[in-house]
Amino acid sequence: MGRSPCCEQVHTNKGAWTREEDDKLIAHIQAHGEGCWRSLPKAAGLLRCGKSCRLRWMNYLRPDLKRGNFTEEEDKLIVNLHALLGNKWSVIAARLPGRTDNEIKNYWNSHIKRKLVGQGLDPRTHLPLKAGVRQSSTDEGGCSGGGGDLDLSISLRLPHAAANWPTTSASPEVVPAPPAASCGQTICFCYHLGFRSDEACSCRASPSGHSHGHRG
DNA sequence: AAGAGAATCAACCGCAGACGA
DNA sequence: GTCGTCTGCGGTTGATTCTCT
Repeated sequence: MGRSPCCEQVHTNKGAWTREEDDKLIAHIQAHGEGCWRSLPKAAGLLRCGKSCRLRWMNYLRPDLKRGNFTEEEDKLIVNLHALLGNKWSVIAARLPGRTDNEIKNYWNSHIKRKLVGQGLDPRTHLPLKAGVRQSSTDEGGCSGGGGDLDLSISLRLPHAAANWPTTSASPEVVPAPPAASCGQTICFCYHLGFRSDEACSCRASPSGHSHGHRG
């Protein structure tokens, strides 16, 4: 109940996709658009569940996917976004054109996580491992979601934060913050990123609401 | 050259929220 | 307001590839 029955069907294929299946899926989506994933497999002549089709399209077949190695800028961006958002891979992916949540998630787990650990940082909190896991009370109200004094903790409290922020082609939507985009003296990173809901923002510095005004 | 272990990545699973009847 | 369905997300797994001994 409540769960999609599509994946429970016994006559659906599982495992790696074949070239033929890919071609069918691409052809169908090019002809009809993404539309309803549940009905897509049948319409496209695929013995797959809609979920599987969607995943394949989103993570592998989409024409706008970048693929290839992550750049240094993307790497920094992921670290910064993760410091702010945690494991919100889809939100992070939305800020990295051509990258998928799955790709970023894998990259995080295989590369960045290890790199942070190698630097003596907790990949979950982005705090130094040996410095204790408790973050200061001042940080809890901040926008970074636990930055401490780390360089990679968004660095939004400094006037020159925008200068530190990777504003490369890999993140075209990241724009310098307007003056109003601040929580007191602390610049809310969410505003930079264009988040519309409070969900993505851990900023609690402004009880009367987000002074930076989430758009939407 | 072969085997073992590590690393990488595609795909699956289950859950939660959104949406419509 | 409730229930059922669908979509999307995050965590996890397993197969494949790479690297080291």
